[in-house]
Amino acid sequence: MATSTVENYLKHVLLLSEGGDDLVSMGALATAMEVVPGTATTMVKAIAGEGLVEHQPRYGVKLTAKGRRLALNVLRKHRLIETFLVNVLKMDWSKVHEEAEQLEHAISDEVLDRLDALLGHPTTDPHGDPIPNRQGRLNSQVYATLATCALDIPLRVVRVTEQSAEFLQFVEQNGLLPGAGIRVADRNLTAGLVKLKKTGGRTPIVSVAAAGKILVEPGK
Amino acid sequence: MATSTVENYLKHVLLLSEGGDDLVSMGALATAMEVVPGTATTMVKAIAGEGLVEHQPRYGVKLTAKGRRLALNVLRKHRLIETFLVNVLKMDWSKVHEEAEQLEHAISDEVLDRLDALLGHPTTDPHGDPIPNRQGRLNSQVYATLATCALDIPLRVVRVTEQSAEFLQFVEQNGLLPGAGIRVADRNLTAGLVKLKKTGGRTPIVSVAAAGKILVEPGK
DNA sequence: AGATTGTTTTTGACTCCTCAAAATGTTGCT
DNA sequence: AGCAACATTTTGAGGAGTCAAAAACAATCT
Ligand SMILES: [Mn+2]
Ligand SMILES: [Mn+2]
Ligand SMILES: [Mn+2]
Ligand SMILES: [Mn+2]
Repeated sequence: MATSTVENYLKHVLLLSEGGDDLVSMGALATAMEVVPGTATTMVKAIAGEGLVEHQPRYGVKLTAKGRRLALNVLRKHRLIETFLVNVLKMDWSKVHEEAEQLEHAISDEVLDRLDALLGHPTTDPHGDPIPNRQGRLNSQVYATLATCALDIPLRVVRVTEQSAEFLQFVEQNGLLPGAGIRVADRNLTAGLVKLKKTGGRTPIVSVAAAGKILVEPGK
Repeated sequence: MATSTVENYLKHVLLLSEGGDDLVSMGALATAMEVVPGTATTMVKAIAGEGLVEHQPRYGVKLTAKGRRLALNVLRKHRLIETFLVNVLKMDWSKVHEEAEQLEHAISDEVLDRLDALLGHPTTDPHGDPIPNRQGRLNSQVYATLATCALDIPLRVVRVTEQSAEFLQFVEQNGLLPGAGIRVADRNLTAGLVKLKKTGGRTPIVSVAAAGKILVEPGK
């Protein structure tokens, strides 16, 4: 059985290769894992020896089919646990990521299935992140962000792609939770600011950097 | 923060000193932890250095106040998680011990409190084991067992003191779950057998060894 | 008291994961 | 082509937890 360290490496390789399926660099992986680059190299060589990743020395790393299966199972656990903590235990959506980071390695597949049923087989977690299904199918739809979408058309927030508690609290304070209706009133790239208009009247202003982490779809 | 290995050592010292509060022997601790005796000695010296236990070389080990607080918190997590898995997720009572063995180290105090509230602040887990309260108070009442109680008086099963899945399934098959009404019809020490009589008619026969693990109180 | 038995401790070695710092390779720039 | 900047790998070391086997000790029996 893979240790929780190995599970974390695999999960981060998966997350870092979302979208483009090219190689993940050692530097990016080391940063994500919060270790020095040499440690990442050592571990990648070790898990490559177990057939979980393919290592192109000096260029990067990618998951094998076996590694991907494992990584998707960990990600499914993570996101279902987050959903449970918010929907059933009513925890703050800004704090569940840290919890799930631990629990994802402790929970069995049987408990996972029962949680999934209890929650009604959800397809996204509280942050709008898609939950891989039992078969390991991950719905990786590409969305526009508040930094790139067209101005003045009705939108709906579908996902927030950052897990830090501070950022999530900021998002909540400005009423930009997944599901919120919104439109972009103005965008000033030189000033780095995006002016929003909520259905209901509020007009929050966020930085372009923050706007790029809020994914939207055309909405009622 | 204590590692999960340390948490397990502390929990087992607590469990092995239930009742009498004298020293726990290295041999008993090593067996419980499923390590060789030398490993237990090494670990006990290490956690003694952190002020979690007091080590009487050559005689045994006992918890300090600090170690006891930690151990009780782990035990509380273990038993509340078991209760959650059975009462909410409807898992088999014979399988939840293994699950809780992992989850007890991954769950935060905040999730613990919310689980406790969701479950309605239970005082015992599915096996009848008492759940320490938030203040670390553990109700260690001493009960009679089916191997020692008086014959032919009405009894109620209150606790089963063994966690192996096989034994718990055996108990369930014979309708001896906590709460079951029962009386001892006959006890033959030489043959090592105990004949029971259930309210409802069934008359299961169990070994004296098994009977000693089923705790009862005088009951309707 | 002396010998035997069983328990505990010590010692040396190993796995897993990590870091610091030096060595090496790659890329882009002049 | 030569050099600088940056990323990656290698090397040596250490902490946590474990085992096997030898040494030390305690308890018990003659
Ligand atoms: Mn998360
Ligand atoms: Mn999430
Ligand atoms: Mn248990
Ligand atoms: Mn229990």
